[in-house]
Amino acid sequence: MTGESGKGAGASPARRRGPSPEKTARTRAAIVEAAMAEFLERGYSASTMAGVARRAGIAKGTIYLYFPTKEALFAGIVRDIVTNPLREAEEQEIGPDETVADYFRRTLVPVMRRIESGGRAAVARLILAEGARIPVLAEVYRQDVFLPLIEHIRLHAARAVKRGEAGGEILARHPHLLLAPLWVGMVNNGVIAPQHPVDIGALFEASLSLIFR
Amino acid sequence: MTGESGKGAGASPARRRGPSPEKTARTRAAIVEAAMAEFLERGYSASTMAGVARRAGIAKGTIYLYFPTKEALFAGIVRDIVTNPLREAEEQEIGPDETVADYFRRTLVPVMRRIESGGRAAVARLILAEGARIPVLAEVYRQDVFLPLIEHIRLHAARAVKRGEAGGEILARHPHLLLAPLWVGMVNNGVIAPQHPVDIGALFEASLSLIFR
Amino acid sequence: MTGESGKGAGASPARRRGPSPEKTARTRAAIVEAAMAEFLERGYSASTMAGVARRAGIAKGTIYLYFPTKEALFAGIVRDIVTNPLREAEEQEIGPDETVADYFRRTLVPVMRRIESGGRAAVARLILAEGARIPVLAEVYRQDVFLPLIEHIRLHAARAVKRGEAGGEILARHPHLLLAPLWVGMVNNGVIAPQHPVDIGALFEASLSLIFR
Amino acid sequence: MTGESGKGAGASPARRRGPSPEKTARTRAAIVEAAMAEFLERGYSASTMAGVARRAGIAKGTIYLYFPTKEALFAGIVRDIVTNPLREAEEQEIGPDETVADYFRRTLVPVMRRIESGGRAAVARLILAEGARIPVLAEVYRQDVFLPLIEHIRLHAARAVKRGEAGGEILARHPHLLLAPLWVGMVNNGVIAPQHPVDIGALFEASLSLIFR
DNA sequence: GATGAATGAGGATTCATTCAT
DNA sequence: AATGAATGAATCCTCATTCAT
Repeated sequence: MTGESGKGAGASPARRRGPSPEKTARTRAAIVEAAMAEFLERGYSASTMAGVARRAGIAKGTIYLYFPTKEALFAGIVRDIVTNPLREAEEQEIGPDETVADYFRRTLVPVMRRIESGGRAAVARLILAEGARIPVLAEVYRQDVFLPLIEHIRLHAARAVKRGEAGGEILARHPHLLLAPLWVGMVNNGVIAPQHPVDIGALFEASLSLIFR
Repeated sequence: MTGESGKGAGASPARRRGPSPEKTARTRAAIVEAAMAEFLERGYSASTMAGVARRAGIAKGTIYLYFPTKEALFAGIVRDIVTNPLREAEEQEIGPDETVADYFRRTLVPVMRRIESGGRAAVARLILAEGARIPVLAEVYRQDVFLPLIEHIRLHAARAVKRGEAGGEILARHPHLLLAPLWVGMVNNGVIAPQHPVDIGALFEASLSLIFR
Repeated sequence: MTGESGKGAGASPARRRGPSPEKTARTRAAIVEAAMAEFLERGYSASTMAGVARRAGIAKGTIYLYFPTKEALFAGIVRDIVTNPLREAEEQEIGPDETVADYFRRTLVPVMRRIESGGRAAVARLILAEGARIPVLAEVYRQDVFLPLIEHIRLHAARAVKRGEAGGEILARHPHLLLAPLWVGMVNNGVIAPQHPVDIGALFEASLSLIFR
Repeated sequence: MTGESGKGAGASPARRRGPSPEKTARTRAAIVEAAMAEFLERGYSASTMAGVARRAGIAKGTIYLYFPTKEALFAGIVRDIVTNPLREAEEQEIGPDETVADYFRRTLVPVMRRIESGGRAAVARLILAEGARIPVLAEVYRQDVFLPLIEHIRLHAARAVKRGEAGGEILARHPHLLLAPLWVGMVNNGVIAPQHPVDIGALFEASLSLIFR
């Protein structure tokens, strides 16, 4: 609930003194967006309030009208960043005759391929970096992204077992295996060896083939 | 050997005046240990040289006799923690009748099981966190750990192919796959969900079984 | 304009929020004055930003709002002190019937006589002292003071030659000769023998008489 | 009396424990030489005891066996540096039929031409730089170099007056004038415009010609 | 005498935060 | 609500000086 854009959508005809609510909302949005970019690009410590303000095109002091401290700004922003990019994939239904392998291939591969654009690796880095010190960060990520995804995998693994599809057993026991290629890929491409990126999609498909024979 | 003073590894028999070599070795060790703790606990940016000195029970300036900058200290620590354990595994020879799968099982599983003790996961977190902004970090890790390991895997994958062992092909094409369980595990256990740790060793064995049928 | 923030010389009619322009101008002036005193009194290296701030009655950080580095502050101060007084002399026109000797006597002697008040000699000392190590210093002095003055002298020497006034030739060949009394004087009075000051003005006039017979 | 090389030249047959006096003298000389180079090259503040030690090929601590503080080292060294380079010239007798102008031309011009080699400009800079803060510096220079030279000039100017040689009067009144070209030259060539050096010898000769018609 | 590791005060610079306008 | 000048604590790093060996 960080990005709420106003106090009731209805046209409140009672004009208020001072800036309009829309203006305020716009300012807030500018801060959020600027902070997002700043934190993703530089990490928490290396980001400066001045930098955020500059990016947002406002004065330093203004930020403090919306967020009491740098840490509060960070925590607020993170919630916005860490919306589950996989939710869409999770919400897709499996077809009646579709194997679990095919289902994962159909719904997850495209997401994996897109995972690196939009600074997803940067987000991962952010969470890994500050997660231990700013617990809310890891917390949000775990609750909104990680656990649901693991649960999703476990669920369909159970289905595969029930249907007698090969690979169900192992995935049911080790649902993390399905995510493994994603992390090696993000780590490799984002930090360790950006010069020699691996194809996360291909890695994922290879892994999928292995699991489901 | 990046950025350390490194007083010559050879035993120079030239009599030293002043403090004994043991003393300096002890000082150096104290710095390394203190820095390790500090960086692991707080991350790079939030750590201070003063804090390291305090922990080590020495003066601020003393650190600079051993490491020219904070960055060099960081890189030095990372190397110390991360490099050695894997090298040991890589140096083991494969037996004449041993399958590649067995070889990996024999040499790598123990390492994987030990990977989390001694703050290995924490170091990984550090590298991911700061690697993008402190290039020397990712550099050290890439050169000393990552690439050698990938090469090691590729080499034995080729051997598996030559011997007609199943799984060789896919591993030769995607050597990163073998490391994938390690990373999900470290990420999961170290940051995202330390309350629900996965068994990295088991994950790795499962993955190995999948790859080599 | 090297290294100063320079908030736009044009009168931007855009209403300012926050502190008034007068206030900032006053702050800036306080910094300049304090820095001047500090540098003249202690030299560059021995001066501290904290000392300047204390003298100016402001916080350390405030200085950095106006000058990005200690070096820039130094260069800025030097320019302020040194540049203007000679420009005034150079801008004066020579009269149609005025000999070059008279022109120099009329325009330069007063400047020479005033050269020691306002810490001019101290500045010269600063430039000589630090010029070799802080190149921007010598640079500023050379570009803003020295070369223009030499050029000015050369120009009028040429005029003297054309008019057949005695001394033109030698001055055209050695324009530095005209400045020589100034430097002996500053050096003698400022450092070597302040107890036995020489009269720079008199020295200059004597030199002028010699050159122009 | 800074460079004295031992305790009595006679062969004291009583062998002493520890290093020989010659060794000590050599160490001291090495320090002096190194410090000289260091101070001339970098100035006082920018010079470091470590740098001096490195240059001298000894340990930092050793310097303190010979000079109690950095300042003492500086002051000691300066005396060695500031030996009058003109003493030789001053000691030459004027010939019975030689004009004062010729005498100066004969004895001073060669010195002037040599004045820039051997870091003379650097010495001047050193004295100007620190003279105000370390009074002994200017003091030594004044007593050993400056005043004797001025006196020397004044003396011969008086002689020129007595003999009715032109220029005597003005030089008697303004002896500094004779040194003026030297200072402009050193200042110009050493700091302000090393790229456009003036020929100090030529400048001096021109000045001499002017003074003595 | 000689060494060089150790010390710690001190200095330039940054930046989150405040507050008068 | 918005501004941005001002603050000063905090940080990295340097270097004269000491002293155990």
